[in-house]
Amino acid sequence: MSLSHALLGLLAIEPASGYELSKEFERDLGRYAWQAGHTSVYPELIRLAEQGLVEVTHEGARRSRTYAVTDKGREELREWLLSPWGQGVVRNEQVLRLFLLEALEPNETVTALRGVVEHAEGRMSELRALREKRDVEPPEGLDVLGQLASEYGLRQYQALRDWALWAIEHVNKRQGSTDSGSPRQP
Amino acid sequence: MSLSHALLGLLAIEPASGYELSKEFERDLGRYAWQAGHTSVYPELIRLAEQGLVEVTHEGARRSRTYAVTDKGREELREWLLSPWGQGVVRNEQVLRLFLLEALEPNETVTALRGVVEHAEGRMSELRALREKRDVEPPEGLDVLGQLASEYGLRQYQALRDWALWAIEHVNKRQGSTDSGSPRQP
DNA sequence: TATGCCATGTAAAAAGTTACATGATTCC
DNA sequence: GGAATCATGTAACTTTTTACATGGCATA
Repeated sequence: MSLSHALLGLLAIEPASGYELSKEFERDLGRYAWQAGHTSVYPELIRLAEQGLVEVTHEGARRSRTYAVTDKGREELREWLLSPWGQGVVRNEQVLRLFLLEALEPNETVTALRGVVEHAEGRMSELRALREKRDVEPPEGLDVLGQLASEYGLRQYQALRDWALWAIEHVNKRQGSTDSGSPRQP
Repeated sequence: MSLSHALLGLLAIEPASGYELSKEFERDLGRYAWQAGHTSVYPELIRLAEQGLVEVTHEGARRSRTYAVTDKGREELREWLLSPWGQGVVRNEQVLRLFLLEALEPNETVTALRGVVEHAEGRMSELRALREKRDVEPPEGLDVLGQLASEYGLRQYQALRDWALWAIEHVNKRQGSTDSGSPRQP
């Protein structure tokens, strides 16, 4: 199960509470890599602790418990990270939508693809803004993902936008000019 | 649930049997967008048929049943495809690994990133070869995904490769030269 | 006639989601 | 004192995976 590895990885980067880990799964990590709700995280932390892969290192205010990986956990994580690239779990609802867009009428496909372009560009400027802000106030807490993740996201959305633009051309070409909009705005 | 939409979408592109649909979930679709085993597909087709979203249009050899979307199913699909871009399910084991690479020692991180570059380049040439082959013998069967998907995949892997190269530089820079390999091979 | 792929399923177990629940601390 | 957020959990339900099972057709 990848949730356990995600937890081991996050805790290896920095010890954290279940609450903090859950937040991380809603931010960058959840957006690009792996989602998990707090109702999965807490029981899983308990299981990992039972297996000796993590341990509680600190109990703080509001009953909070800070976990850290043990040596055994770090070894397990290392093996997983260095294991050869197999097929792994892939599940992405938005990419699924992209792939099925062809089931629509061609002009609706193009409309949807234009939506993709806009969405991607919106996310790109968000990420750029975030990166600039990061240069001013350096990261804190469980934000170690920030630099690699935001760069990855930026390039990801760039590729998505370019692909969508290409796909619009492709669909139009295949179709003659059944297109609803104006062809190429200079 | 996205599995139902995936099935509606595939069947809207072209009627198919559960077997053919399952194969598609193991190819392009499973690699980039959504995985599903045949043990999920068959029961789901039955549920969709009960709801009147798909129907059996043909029974062929070896007890095979060809399904097609109904008008109701097509409408359901259309609504889903044209609905606004929300957060959707995201789960990608390999991307998760990328994000957690920092938990390794810096030189191991770089080693792993070099593996990513190689993997991405390998997949890219596979996809290019496939695309050239496609130009000779045109697609057949449930391969309508082929053109958009292979282009998407290509750009995806290109972005991944470029990101990994950038990340190697980034990690090295942050680290001084604790790197194990030779820096920049011309 | 045996091997391999086509083609479909069931049942149990594991994983993940949704709904519900509750106490602690801070900030207004 | 009340609202918001921190922080953790349980239980029921849904979805997915794993293991098992079986018959049909082609071809060597």
